[in-house]
Amino acid sequence: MENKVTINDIARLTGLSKGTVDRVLHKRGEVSKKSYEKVMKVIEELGYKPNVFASLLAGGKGCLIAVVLPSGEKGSYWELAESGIAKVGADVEALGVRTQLFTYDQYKPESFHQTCTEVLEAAPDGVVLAPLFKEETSQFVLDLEEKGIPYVFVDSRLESEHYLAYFGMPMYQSGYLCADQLTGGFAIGSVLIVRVLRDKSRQADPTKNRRAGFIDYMLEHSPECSVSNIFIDPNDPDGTYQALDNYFKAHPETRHIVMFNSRIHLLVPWLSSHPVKGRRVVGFDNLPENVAALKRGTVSSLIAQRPDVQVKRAIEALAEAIVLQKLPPQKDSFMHMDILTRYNVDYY
Amino acid sequence: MENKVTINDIARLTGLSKGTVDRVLHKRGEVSKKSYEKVMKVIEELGYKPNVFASLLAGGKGCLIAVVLPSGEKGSYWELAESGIAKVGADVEALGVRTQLFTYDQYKPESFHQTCTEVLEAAPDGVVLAPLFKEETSQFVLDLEEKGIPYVFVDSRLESEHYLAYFGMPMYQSGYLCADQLTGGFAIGSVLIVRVLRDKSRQADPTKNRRAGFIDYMLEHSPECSVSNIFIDPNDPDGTYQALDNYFKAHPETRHIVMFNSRIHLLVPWLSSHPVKGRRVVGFDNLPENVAALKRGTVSSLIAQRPDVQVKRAIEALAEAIVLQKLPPQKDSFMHMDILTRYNVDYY
DNA sequence: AAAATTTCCGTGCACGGTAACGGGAAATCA
DNA sequence: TGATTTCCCGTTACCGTGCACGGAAATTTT
Repeated sequence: MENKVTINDIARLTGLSKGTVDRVLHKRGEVSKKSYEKVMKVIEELGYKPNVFASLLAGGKGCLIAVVLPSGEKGSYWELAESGIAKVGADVEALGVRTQLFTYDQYKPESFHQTCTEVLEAAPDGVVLAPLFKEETSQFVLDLEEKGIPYVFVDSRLESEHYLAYFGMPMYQSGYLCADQLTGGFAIGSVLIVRVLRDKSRQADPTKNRRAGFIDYMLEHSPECSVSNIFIDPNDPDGTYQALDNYFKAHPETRHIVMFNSRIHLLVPWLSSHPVKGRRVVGFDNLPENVAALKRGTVSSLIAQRPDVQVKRAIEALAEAIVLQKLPPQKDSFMHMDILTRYNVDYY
Repeated sequence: MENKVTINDIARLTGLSKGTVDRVLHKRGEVSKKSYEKVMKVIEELGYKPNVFASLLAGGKGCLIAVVLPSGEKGSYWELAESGIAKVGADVEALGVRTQLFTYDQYKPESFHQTCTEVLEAAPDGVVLAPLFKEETSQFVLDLEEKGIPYVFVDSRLESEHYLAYFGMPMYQSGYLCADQLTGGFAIGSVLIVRVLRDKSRQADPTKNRRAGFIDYMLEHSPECSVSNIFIDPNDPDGTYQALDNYFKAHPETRHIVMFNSRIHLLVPWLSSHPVKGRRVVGFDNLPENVAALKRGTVSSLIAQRPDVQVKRAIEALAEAIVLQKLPPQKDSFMHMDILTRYNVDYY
């Protein structure tokens, strides 16, 4: 079609055989320096691009992409991310891409380490990685680079590495947007932030920047607003409800509530049994339970980043890079913040 | 890899040759009824799927997808849609898919008709179609069906046809959502709808349902709200500003403004020179000018459907259907309503 | 019954690339 | 100088399909 130049053309023009050309294309040696350069020159001039079909047909192997995620419990954020693997387009699957999931315990750095060695043993052609532990990830990434395995970050990323691309949400801005959704742009008097207790694992609080963005918005738009925090234990519903009761007994004037992680659904039973007119409740991520609460009106709006789509797009970008040698246009601009309300969530 | 069964296997099992098998696969006759059935039976049993690579390699032709859109002026909605063609993934392009754009004058049914005949002459393997004229589209679609050319609707669709898929926005619900964005969920006193004058062309008002959804929301949530309409001529800026001046002189209490098409940007100069605190302005579609106004704060929020993405996904769905024989999972559920504010538009 | 068609089917090459195999020439060694 | 090794490179057999070509068998025509 468009790309008429084949490996045979190059062979003819260089006076060599296609076997030799193939050897330089795959850098598998046994080629004299002179021949190597001659071939490279012609390839450059003609803009030769290998035919993917022929290559896949002959090679047959296809490629393997490892997806490394925290293990996702039922209904959790990471389960949603996991589901993205099943959603990769038929077109990239047709390109011979297989994909394998590796999970780790998000609270145990050593589990992550263990998983990383498993990944390296599987010798994938590319890795999609949701990193939680900075130090361990740095090491893993070095191993990957050494082996020349490209990798894509999902959800969060390390700053200064040579990753191929990053699919995630800008945390600070998402907090800012969240505040805008909560207030509707008008000044409010007070707001309650509900946070979860964190045991001191080695991972930093992933919602820290989001909270910062929220606070900054409030300072700019509602400087006199009082912002309170309470902490709950995700595994203790009764304690959670108790904490809410206590807070609102002491601060009956507060109405709006926000959570910066995906667990707003933990508050739903309490919210349902304590309805307040004009209360706005804003959370993050389109977990099934969150969406259900949104539809019922218990939650006002969700800021979603669709981890499933992120994983899907990460795999696709990686596949294009590996199979087609097409680099993604930008490294970091694949970031979404979608506003969900009960009126558009059905079409999401 | 996974699909080990080849055309040769079938040939061997049926005692025929691969030439014959190929003939039944492509229905090009010259096969006895007995052989035909024998082959079909084995194909069924083994679940034979042709190897896309080999097929593309041997056939070479690839496929042609025609994209039929209204011609888009600079900065218009349809120009945005057009840009989606350039955004189709490298993976589907690698599948040998070429794409050709056909445009028509959105105000002239005969122009559409003319374009349709051109499309038929080009003999594409699939058609992406943004239909505006109901009658002419019905006829065109019949022609396509007769030739067995699959087609996908974009932006709007005909109700009862055998289209492969539809990518668009649910109009009624978008109006409903729009009202929710405008009011923030609270009752308001009055709102101004700005509409464009329509010459009596054969196409119906495409925003009619959207307006209906808006009105219904207002009736339910702000029953006492007064809703006014004014009409402007898109080609007459001064007249537009004059109309706005007149209206607001007579109704100084009205603050919020909404438009149901993509032309909210027409009001921007007037809005900028007549700032009102607490005024909410809501429009549709992420045209560059609209987005710019959103960033400056002149427009409060936009409901966007990303026509470019719709076209892109339509092409991809069609390509998968043609090349890989994979039907899209659902016909109609590819509909988006994205809420854009100045705080998330940068990451859109 | 022989000739002329028609129907049906097998053979073989092409598509572009991969990789094993083997061999000629140069370099090293005996 | 002859034998052996090393370095390069050409040859060749695929990968799974598409399709043109030609021929055998079945059918019709004279």
